[in-house]
Amino acid sequence: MPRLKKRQDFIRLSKFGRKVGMRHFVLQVAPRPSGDAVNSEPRIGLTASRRVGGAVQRNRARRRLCSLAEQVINLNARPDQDYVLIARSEILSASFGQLKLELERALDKLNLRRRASDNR
RNA sequence: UCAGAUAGCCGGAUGGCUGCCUUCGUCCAUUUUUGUGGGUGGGGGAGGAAAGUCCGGGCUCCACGGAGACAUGGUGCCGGGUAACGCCCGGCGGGGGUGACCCUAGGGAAAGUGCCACAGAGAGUAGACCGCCGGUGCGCAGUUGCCUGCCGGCAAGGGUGAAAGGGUGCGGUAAGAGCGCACCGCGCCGCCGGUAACGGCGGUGGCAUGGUAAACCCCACUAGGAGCAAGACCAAGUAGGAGUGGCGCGGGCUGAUUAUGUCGGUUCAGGUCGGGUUUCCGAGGCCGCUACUCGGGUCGGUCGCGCGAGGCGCUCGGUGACGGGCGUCCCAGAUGAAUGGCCAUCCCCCGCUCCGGCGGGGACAGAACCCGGCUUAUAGGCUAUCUGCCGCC
RNA sequence: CGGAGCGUGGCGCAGUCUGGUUAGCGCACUUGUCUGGGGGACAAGGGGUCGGCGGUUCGAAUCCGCCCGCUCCGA
Repeated sequence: MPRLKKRQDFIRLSKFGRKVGMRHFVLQVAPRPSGDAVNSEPRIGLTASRRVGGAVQRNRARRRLCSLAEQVINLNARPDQDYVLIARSEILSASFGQLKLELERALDKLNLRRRASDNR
């Protein structure tokens, strides 16, 4: 699962991407620019700002998002898109199953679930 | 028992499935090798504070002749420990507590300067408001008196203040005062104990020396500056520049030397401006080298980067901090930044309870070059030693 | 990660060091007057744990130490 690492990428997602806010996080999605190499996997970026809490809380929020993306986006989302997950402070008190359901609902809202025709 | 004091320690445990970082091995593909990609197996993977960045070092670069001085900053009872420290240990002085014990920036104020508001008579070469005492004048009363003025003495009492120029008591005196005496405090001298800070004893002085140095300052000791985003290298790529300073300037012949190079000698020629009778001197330009500054580009990778003032155990020396010896172990290394997610059992805490259980929760907090400290945050628990007024057995 | 700087009424700032003893200025706020009313002007007034805790001192916004928050800079 490739990660987004450049500041440029995050700015592009927040400027031109589609956005859906949930109770525990915010999901941003944008199609991959044509210049970049086209992989078969979706690319993920993670953000946990200081609004989430101290270093321990930010680290934990980022790890849970990472695990979440691995289990939901990597398997069920369209692979030709870039995704950014932004943590909110409520993520620390939620259960993992709850978060999984919420992320699937967010993908449905943006109509990005991997269709049967893609899922060979 | 209860209450408390000190010192030290722990910081949930075990297992399963599945991920991430790193390291070692192995297999396959590719490759001239280093390597790159994929698979597979083993090892390791946050803290006592990793935090704040308040001190001290290592390391790196810059500056600098050695050394010293000045300025500025820091530290500040004594002795010891340490690589070093503003840290630690032991002791001393002062303060607090019934006690175990705790707190303590604690050099110098007779080297000098400054400050001490308001209040108050007087705030640092003391002072005289009320007052006390003596003398004297006037008045009243009429004789141990009262009122008031003047002259002189005094600092005990009142009052002001944070602080009033030793304290308490006795003597003394017109009233008083270290004026005298005793004790305490203070200064000086001597002796004794102690490495020392300091303590004890004796003598003596007769009060002189208010506070403030986290005010300037003096004394002693101690510090060059910046920081791993330090610094070094590789790849890619832009400009191939601008300014300032310094040095040198072309050709021929000849000598030295292994030398196309370098050095010495000699000769000829020369363009712009100014000076000069000439040799020539000065300035400017061009070119080359060099130093600094500015401008431009990159913002990828590798190293630095973890065997260390290292951890653990035993032992010896020391009251202790700590030091010596022996044995043993290798124990995080990320860079949009790994150390995770889920489940089960046990442990602890809270709530409910039909006493079978059920539900919720797990302190403070996350390495980023590395060590030694300090400070701050921290649920709950464990161990050892010691103390006690009141209370209970 | 490292290095600097700043916290004073509602807002923006002085005062802080050399030099300790009164917390001040502008805008805003309240009341009153001028105006038929508004705006504006004038006059009066209220409002500050000086970021927090501790220490030095007779006395701390100021001096010293430790915390908290914010801002800026560094390949």
